Order: sequence, then structure tokens, then C-alpha cells
Amino acid sequence: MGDRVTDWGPDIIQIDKDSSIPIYAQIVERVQTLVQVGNLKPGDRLPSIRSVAEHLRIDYNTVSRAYHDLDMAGTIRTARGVGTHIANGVDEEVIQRTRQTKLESTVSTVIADLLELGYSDDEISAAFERIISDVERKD
Amino acid sequence: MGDRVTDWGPDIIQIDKDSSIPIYAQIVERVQTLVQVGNLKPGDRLPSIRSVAEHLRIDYNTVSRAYHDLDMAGTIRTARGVGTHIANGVDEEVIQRTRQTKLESTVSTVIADLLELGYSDDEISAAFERIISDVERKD
Amino acid sequence: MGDRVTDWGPDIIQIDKDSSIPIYAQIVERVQTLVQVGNLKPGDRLPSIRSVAEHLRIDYNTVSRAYHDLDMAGTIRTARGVGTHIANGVDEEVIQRTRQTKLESTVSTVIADLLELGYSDDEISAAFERIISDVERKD
Amino acid sequence: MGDRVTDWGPDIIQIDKDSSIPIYAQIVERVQTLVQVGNLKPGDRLPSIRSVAEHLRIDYNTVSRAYHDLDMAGTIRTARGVGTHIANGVDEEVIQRTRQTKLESTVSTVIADLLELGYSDDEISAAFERIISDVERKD
DNA sequence: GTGGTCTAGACCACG
DNA sequence: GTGGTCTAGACCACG
Repeated sequence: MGDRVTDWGPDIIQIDKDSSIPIYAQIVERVQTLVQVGNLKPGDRLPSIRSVAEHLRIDYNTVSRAYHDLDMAGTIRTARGVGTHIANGVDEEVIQRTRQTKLESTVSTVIADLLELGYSDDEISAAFERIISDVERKD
Repeated sequence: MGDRVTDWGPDIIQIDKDSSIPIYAQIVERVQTLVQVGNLKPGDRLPSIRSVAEHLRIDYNTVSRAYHDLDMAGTIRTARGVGTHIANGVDEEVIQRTRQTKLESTVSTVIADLLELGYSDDEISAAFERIISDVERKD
Repeated sequence: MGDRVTDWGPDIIQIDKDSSIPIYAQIVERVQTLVQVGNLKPGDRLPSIRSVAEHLRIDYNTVSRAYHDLDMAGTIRTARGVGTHIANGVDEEVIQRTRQTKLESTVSTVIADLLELGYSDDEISAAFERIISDVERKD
Repeated sequence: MGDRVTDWGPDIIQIDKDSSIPIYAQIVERVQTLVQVGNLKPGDRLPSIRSVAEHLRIDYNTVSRAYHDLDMAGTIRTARGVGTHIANGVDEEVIQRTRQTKLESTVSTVIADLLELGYSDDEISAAFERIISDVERKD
């Protein structure tokens, strides 16, 4: 763990410039999810604002605002001259619990949305099984 | 078909005022989904702009903008002094196909997102089956 | 092509505030005609919403609405913080065809209107030839 | 001359309910043109508001407003119990002059518009001659 | 009552 | 500076 500097190419963070969701909000959302799910660990170093801006081809100020919001939220810690790191305070057990919660809430939400649109549970099940088994076949 | 007036309480259209997705876009998106999926049929009457504004506690102009965009997109037809109705032109067969496509793309997207966050296909399957069987039990 | 900034004084876009045709619709119509006819090319930059509003002495929101509709129609592309440009996608061949169609439909319509008002084809021809030869003399 | 009651079916007056030009304004415009051009003569009786509304399938009040505006403009005279007639005051000579003026201004305007859109006078002439000779052939 | 347009002004996001 | 959204309120057209 420790000091991996993930260099955020379009692989780690995809942003959609045409989305009505502000770019800075997309970044904040994404980083928080990666932390909650355990893909970014406390102490991991984040790439510099300038490098993120360059890789994602967006403005410095936009990234700066995202980092600022993440700092406010306690997700990251910025220190002058040291760089930016994922904050401590989220211990492994919490992460595991959050990881599970996140999975369930995501699945629950999508199922609820589909039911509300009038799909039957059988239709949903069938679609799900077809698609997940496609994925398994690829492994 | 015909003249069912869907009364859009916060039930039919939920909007999230804090979302970064513009309110008018949320309304447009929602109505288009309901039409695509067959929950709103050609000829169905939509509630008046003023009543939607009141129910959702948003400004007349915001709803008006949503209706205007839906009109431009061909989803609805408005008539001075008369009201607003779902436009013709989407035949039943297309709806059935879209309905299926929409289901699959929704499920695919959520699965892809979860895999990308590092969940295994087994974890996803397990969560899905647990939740969908809860739903079936309620029937 | 490229980046010509058309500065829309009252020269390029004339709007008639007293017309019963909405101002925003006049702007939409005008820009679409200029594109269809080839006077505005893909990539050309449009003047900013604020500058159009100022030149035409109308409200920012009215121009904004016109640009929004043009964007939805695929005629232009707007980008946050960057500006507005004529969209790609209309190839030269289509423009030439549209150009010709537009000319013919305009002439046909005016002739039909005049005939319906009781002018004879000889009267119309005579008037047309007199006026067009005035124009040619000026060249 | 005198008392022809032209019963305004869609033949005499075409209105476009989807136009952004108000229906009442379309009626006013049309009647004034017919008078200016000599197709409606002083003393000619106009159909009743009720009958126009019925024939054009529009609201009584809309026609009423058009008649009111025409009255204000001096184009028609409404007298209780007598009906509505084209007003006097436009003598034959004026009509002939207006008729000619109207023709020329219509043709001039369309030519100017087309020139401004970048059509050459040769293109315009060619299109005009092709179309007008089509018309003559039909006679 | 139903839809539509416009202005004025506040505030946001991006560069 | 450039685009975008929202509210509040006035006023119009149609039925």
C-alpha cells in the first residue's frame, strides 16, 4: 500500500465533458467511490492537480476545485510541498462493510427503478442472468 | 390510449433539486423514459405546466422549458389553450424493442460499473439473487 | 471554414421585435438558413450570447434560448467556457442540394401567393423582369 | 359588387394553427391583403363571426378579435343587426395603385432576401423563369 | 384554465 | 469572458 501514484489517465477517471454533471463533481464522486470500495487506500498518493488536468485535458482550476472539495470532505489531505494523499480514518473493517453496502444499494436501486418502469421480476432476472453469464464466459 | 390524465404528484416525477442535472432535463429524461417504456401512450394527456410546477414546487418557466424541449424532440404535442399530449408516431413494435433494449442496457451498465469497481462476478450474482428473491417473496 | 467570428451586428441578424414570430425563433430560423445555404460553415465560431444580446438589444436569456434550440437541433455545438461553433455533419453535397431546393421553394411560394391574390402570370413576369434587371444594372 | 357573402371556407382563408403568428393576426392580414388587392370590394358583406369560427374550426373569440382589429383599422364596418361589410373609402384608383405597389414590393423583397443569402441574379432569374413557365404551361 | 415569450437579475461552471 | 439554469413576475393568445 502506501505511496502508489496512480497516474490518472482516462483509465482511472473517465469524465464526460458533455454531461450536465460538472466535471469537478464527476472527479469528486469517482475518487470517493474508489476509496469507499477500497481501490484507493489511506496514504495512497494522488497525482498532482497539474498532471490530472493535463491527462484529462481539462482546466487546472476544475481539478483544483475537485481536490478542494475532497479535502473539505475529509477524503484526502493536501499538504504544501508534500502532495496529496488519501486520508486516514477509514479502517479496513469499515471499508469492507461499505463495500458490501454499496454493492447492495446499487443493485437494489437499479432493480427498484426497473420495477417502477413496469418490468416484471422475471424479465429483470432473465436479463441479469443472460448478461452476467456472458461476463463469466469471458473469464 | 385516450385521455388519462396522469397526475404528476411527486410520485410519477421525482426530481432532485440538489442534483447537478438540471431540473428541466430531469423532467425531459423522465417523460421520455416513460414513453419509451410504454407507460405513457400516444394521446395521453399530460398535466398542465402550472400544475406540475406547483406539485414539484418549481418555477413555471422551468417546467415550460422541459415541455418545450419535449415538443421539439417530438415526444409531446402542445396546443394553445388546449393542453399537452403524448405525440403519435411511436408504434407499439418499436416500443417493445426499445423496452427490451432499455432493460438490457441498464443491467449491462450497472454490471460493468460494479466490475470496474473491483467486485467479482460472483459477488454481484449473489447480491442480485438475494435482492430479486426478496422482491419475488413480496408478490 | 475555420474560425471566422461573424460579428452579428444588426447586419447579419435582423430581428423584428414587433413581429409575432418569437425573437428566439427568428434567430434560430436565420442561423439555420445561413448554414443550409452555406454562408456559415462547420467550425465557424458564433458570437457570444452576451454580445448578440447586446447588439440586438434583447435579453441574454432570449438569445440563450435560441442557442439552446440550435444545439438541440444539431446545428451548433456549445462548450462551457469555450464558445459556440457551427456543428459538423452537413456535408458540402447536401448543402448544394439544399441551396437549390431553398431557392426554388422560395420562388414557387411567392409566385403561388401572388397568383392566388389575382395577379396574372404576365403581370408577375413583368414585375420580376423589371426588378431583376435593375439589380443586374447595378453590378 | 355589393353584397356577396363570401363564405370563408379554407379556400378563402387558410390559417395555420401551429404557426407562431397568432390566428387572429393571420385573419387580419389576409382580409387586408384581399381588400388592398381588390378581391374584396367596399360594401361586400363578410360572413358572421360565428360562421367563420365554425368553418375554420377555431374559437369565436379569436375571430371576434380579428374583426375588432379590422374595425379599428377602418378596413371593415360592423353595425349591430346589419352585419359586417368592407368599409368605403378606398377608391378604385387607390386600389389599382396599391395593387401594383404590393406586387412590386413582394417581388423586390424576395429578390433582396435571396441576394443576401448569396444567390446570384442569374440563379434567381433561372429559377424564376423555370417556375413561371411551368405555370403558364398549365393555363 | 392552458400554453408561450420576454425581461431582469442572481448564481454556477469552465478557462 | 463564455455558456447554463433558475426564479419571479409581466403580458399575450386561445378556449
